[in-house]
Amino acid sequence: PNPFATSPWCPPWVRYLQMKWPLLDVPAGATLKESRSPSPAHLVRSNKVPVVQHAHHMHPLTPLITYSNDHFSPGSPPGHLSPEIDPKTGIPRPPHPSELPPYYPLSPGAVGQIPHPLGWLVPQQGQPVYSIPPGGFRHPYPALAMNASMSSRFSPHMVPPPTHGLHPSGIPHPTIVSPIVKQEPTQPSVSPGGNTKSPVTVKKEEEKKPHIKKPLNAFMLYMKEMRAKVVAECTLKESAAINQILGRRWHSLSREEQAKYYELARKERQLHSQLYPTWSARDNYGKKKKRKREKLAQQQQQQSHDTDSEYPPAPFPLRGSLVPKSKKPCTQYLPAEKPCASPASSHGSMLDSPATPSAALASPAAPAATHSEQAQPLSLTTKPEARLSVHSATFLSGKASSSSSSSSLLSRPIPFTSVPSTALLSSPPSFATQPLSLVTKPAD
DNA sequence: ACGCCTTTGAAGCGC
DNA sequence: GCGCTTCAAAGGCGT
Repeated sequence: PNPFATSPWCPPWVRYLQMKWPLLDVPAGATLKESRSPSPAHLVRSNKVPVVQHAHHMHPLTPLITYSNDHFSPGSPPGHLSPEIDPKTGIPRPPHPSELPPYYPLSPGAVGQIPHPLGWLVPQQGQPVYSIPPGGFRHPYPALAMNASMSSRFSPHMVPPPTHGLHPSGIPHPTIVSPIVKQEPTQPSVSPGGNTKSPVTVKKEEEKKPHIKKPLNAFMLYMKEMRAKVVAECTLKESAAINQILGRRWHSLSREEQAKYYELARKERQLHSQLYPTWSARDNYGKKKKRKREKLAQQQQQQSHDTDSEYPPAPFPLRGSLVPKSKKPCTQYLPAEKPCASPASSHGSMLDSPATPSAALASPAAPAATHSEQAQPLSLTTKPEARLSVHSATFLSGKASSSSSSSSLLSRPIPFTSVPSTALLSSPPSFATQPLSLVTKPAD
C-alpha cells in the first residue's frame, strides 16, 4: 500500500487507483519514494495510466470500448486528460478554459464535475470487469491510454506513427474512423476563391469529416467482454449466432451484474460527451444504411408508380423479420448452442446459469428470465441449411414442451421479431432444453 | 466491396 | 410522448 494513497493529500481518485492497482506502473521502490516526497503531479502521472504499460496486465477496462485504433494513432496528450495537480490541495486541477486544447473541447462545467477522465474507468468490483482474449484488446480510448501516457512514457517504436483517423484537430481517437482515404484523387478542399464553397465542396468536406462512433451501450459492452469467451466455448464464429447466445446470457444476468454494465455504459457516454461535446448521434444517423435506404426509396418510388393503391409506402424499411425477405423464415438459427453450453451447466441447460441461481433469484430483474431464457431459442433463422449441424438434429428433434409456466417467459419484453407466436403460448419447463421455435424446413 | 444477420440499448426522427 | 428507425460490435456469408 502506498502511504500517500491513504494520506489526506492524495486525491480520491488517485487513492482509488492506488488501491486498485498498487503494483502497476510504478515499481515498489518508486511508489515508496513518491510516497515519501509526494509530488502529486508526478504521482498522478505515474498512476494515470498504470494499466496500459503492462501488456501482460492490461487494464480491466481495456476491452471496454473498442473503437478501432486501426484508425487511430497517438499524438500529443490532450491537456485536459492529464490534469495538473494543485500543489496546495493535491486535487487535479481542471484545466482552465483557456488551457483547453482546441481538440476535445470540454465545457468548463463538465470538466469541473469530472475529477479525472480515467477515474470512472474503474470497475466497481474488485475484479476486472472484462476478460481478456488471447490476443488482447485494443484500448478503448487510445486517446486516453496512449496520448495521455504512452506517448510520453513509451519508447517511440511502441507507438505507431500517425496515420489516419485523426480528429480534425489532429488528435486521433478510436471513435474516429477516417472516412476512408480511398476517395477520389486529392483536390483542394477550399475553393480557390476563398470562403465561397460550392455545395459539392461542402458535401465532400462533410464526407471527409471523421466518423465518430456512438458510445457502446451496456449490452454492447457486455458483448465485447463475453464474445471471446463464447467463441472459445463454441466452435461458432458467426457473430449473429454468438449474439443470440449473448443476448440470452444477458437476460440471465442478475440485475446487479447488468447494472455493472449499465454503469459502465453511462460512464462511457459521459466520457464520449466530454471528448466530443458537439457530437450527436444524429451525425451518424442515416449514414450506414444510406445505400439500403436509398435503394428502398427507389423501390418505393418505383412501386408507387406501379401500384399506387395496393400498399401504402413505408417511410422506412421494415425491420428484421418483419421484412418479407426471400430467405426462409421460422427456423432455428442457433442449433449449435447446445454444444456451447458451459461445462458448468450441470443441469444440461443450453446456457450458463448465473454463478449462483439463488442469487439470480434474489434479483428481481433476472430470476424469471434465468431459466426460461436459457431454454428458449428466441430467434428464427433464415438460412437453415447453412446453419444446421449434427447438433441441430438433436436440438431439433421435436421435444418441444407444452409446459404452461408462461409467467416467467413473459416477465420481460421479448422482441417481437425473435419469438414465434406459438412460443408465447407454450413455454418450456424450467431447465428445459427444448427449443420452441418452429422449423419449417427440418434438417435431414 | 458492401450489406445482411443477430442481439440490446441509446438516441434520433416524425407524428 | 409514442412508435419506429438507426447505429453501435462482430465475423461469416451472400450478392
